[in-house]
Amino acid sequence: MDCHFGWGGGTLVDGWRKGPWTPQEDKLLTDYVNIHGEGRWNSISKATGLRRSGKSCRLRWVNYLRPDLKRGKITPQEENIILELHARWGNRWSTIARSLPGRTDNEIKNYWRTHYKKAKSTKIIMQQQEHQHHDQQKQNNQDEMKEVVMTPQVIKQVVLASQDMDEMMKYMYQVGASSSIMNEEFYWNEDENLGRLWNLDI
DNA sequence: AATACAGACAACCGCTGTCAG
DNA sequence: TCTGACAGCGGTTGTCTGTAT
Repeated sequence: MDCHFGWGGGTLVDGWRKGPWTPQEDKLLTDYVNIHGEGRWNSISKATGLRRSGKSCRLRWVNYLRPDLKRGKITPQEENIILELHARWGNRWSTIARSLPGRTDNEIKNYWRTHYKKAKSTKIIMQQQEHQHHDQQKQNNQDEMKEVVMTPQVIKQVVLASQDMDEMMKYMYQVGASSSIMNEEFYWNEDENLGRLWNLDI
C-alpha cells in the first residue's frame, strides 16, 4: 500500500517512509548517531520512532549527515585522483572514496557517471573523425601509414573514455597513436605512467 | 517568457559478504 | 555446516536546478 504525503513528504510503503528526508527526520537520526554511534541501523526505527529502514538511515547518514563530509565541487586535484584510481580499480567506488577524505562513494559515482558519459561522446566523435580521416586517405589513393597526433589533451580524453587500462591501450593503438609515451615501457608500467600522464599540464 | 535539455545530486533496489547463533 | 540478520556496495532512477534556444 502506498500513501503519498504530498509536498515535502514521502511515501509510506509497508510501514516504511520513502523519499526525501525532512529536517525533523535528519535531527532524529543525527541525535541517535551522536549518542549511540554508527551501526545498528535497524535499531534506529525502534529507538527513535523514525519510520525509515536501516538501509535508508545508513545511506542518509553516510552520504549526507556525517559531520566530516566535504561540501562543494570536486577539485581538479580530486578529479585527477578519481580518474587515476578508476583506471586502476574500475568501479570500486568505496575503494576510491577512501582515498578522498570527506567524499562519499555515491558522490564519486555520480561525478564519474556525469563526466564519463560526456567522455563517451567524445570517444564517439573521435572515432567518427578517425573514420573520416581514413576514408579521405582511401579516396586520395594514398598508401601511407595513418597517424593521429596524440596531444596531451587527446590522451587525457582517451583515458576518460576508457573503462580500463587495457581498453585504453587497445584504443590508442587502434587509432595509430603517435606519442612519445606510447611504447612498450608505458604499457607495462601502468601505475607509474598514470602518474606521469596526470602530471601533464592540460 | 516558455520550453527543452543536461548536469548534479539524493535516494532506492538488488545483490553480496560477513558473522553470530 | 547451515541459516538468517545485518551492513555495505554498485547500479539505477527520480527530481531539482541552471542554461541554452
